Amino acid sequence: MRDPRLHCPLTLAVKAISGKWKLYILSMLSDGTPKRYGELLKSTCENLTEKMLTSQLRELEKDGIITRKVYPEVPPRVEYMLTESGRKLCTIFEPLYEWGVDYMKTHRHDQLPWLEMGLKKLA
Amino acid sequence: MRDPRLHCPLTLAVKAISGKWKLYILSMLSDGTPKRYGELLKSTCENLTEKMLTSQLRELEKDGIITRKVYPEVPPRVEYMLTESGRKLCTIFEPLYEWGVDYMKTHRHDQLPWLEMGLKKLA
DNA sequence: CACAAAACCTACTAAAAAGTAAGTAAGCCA
DNA sequence: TGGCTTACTTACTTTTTAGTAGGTTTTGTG
Repeated sequence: MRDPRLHCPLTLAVKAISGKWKLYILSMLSDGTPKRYGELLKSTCENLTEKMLTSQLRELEKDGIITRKVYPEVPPRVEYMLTESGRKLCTIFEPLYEWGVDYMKTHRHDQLPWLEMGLKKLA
Repeated sequence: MRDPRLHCPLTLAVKAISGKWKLYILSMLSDGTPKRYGELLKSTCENLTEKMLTSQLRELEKDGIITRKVYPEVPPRVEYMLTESGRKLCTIFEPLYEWGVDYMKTHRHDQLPWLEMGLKKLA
C-alpha cells in the first residue's frame, strides 16, 4: 500500500514549506514585488549558499508556489515571484506565526530578534 | 550573528510540525483521547519503526506539544496526549488542510486516498 | 523456572541533505 | 584581448537523518 501521507492535503502543505530556506524565500516574496536571485542571496545575514538558494527556488517552482522569469539580458536577470497558490499559502502563515508568538511566551524562548521579513505585512 | 530564523515564531511553528511522523502522531492525538505507544505504532499501514516513533514522540514532548504519562504497571503502559499548545497547534491544521485541498485541485495530484486521521474532526 | 508482554534502548549501516570550492556562459566595456 | 557581471552548474566531502537488527526491564502466569 502506498503511503497515505503523500496524498494528504495537510502533509502536502507542510512539505511545501518545510525546506530549510523556504520560509525565508517566501517571506521575501510575500510583499508582492518580484525579487532577483542575487537579491535573495544577499539579503540574509546567514550564509545561504548559491547551491541551496537554487535548489530551494527550484523546488518551490516545481511545486507551483513561485514563478521564475528570465530576462534575456547580459548579465542575466532572473526574477522570482509568488503564484496564486503561493500567495494563498502565505496568508496561512499568519495563524502559524500567532501560534509561535504564543508558544514563545509560555515556553520562554528568546523573544527577540526574529525575522524582520515581510511576514508581518501579511496581517 | 545568530540565525534569525531560530527566533522567528513562524519558523518555530513550522519546525514543530515538520518531523517525518509528527503530523501522523498529532492527527492521531487530535481527537483528544490519549493514545498508547503500541497503538500509535500499529495504527498506520506504513512501516513506522519503534526507533522513529520514539524519537518523534521525544521531540514533540521536548517541544511541549505532547505529554507522556507512564503507568507503573507490568507490562508497562505509556500514554501520550496533546498539551494546550498542542491542541492550539492542531487547530491551525485546518487552513493548511484547506490550502492542500485547493492546491490538489489545481495541480492535479492524486485525489484519493489520503489520511483518514482525526484531522477532519478539527473542523 | 521458562516465557510472555509492552515500551523502550543501542550499535551499526545506508541514504539523504547540506557545505565547499571551483567552473561556465554571454555579451559589454576599456 | 582580457576583465567584469549575474545566475547559475558540477564534483566532491561532511553532516544529518533514517533503517535494521538486536538487546533490556519487570512482574504475572503455566
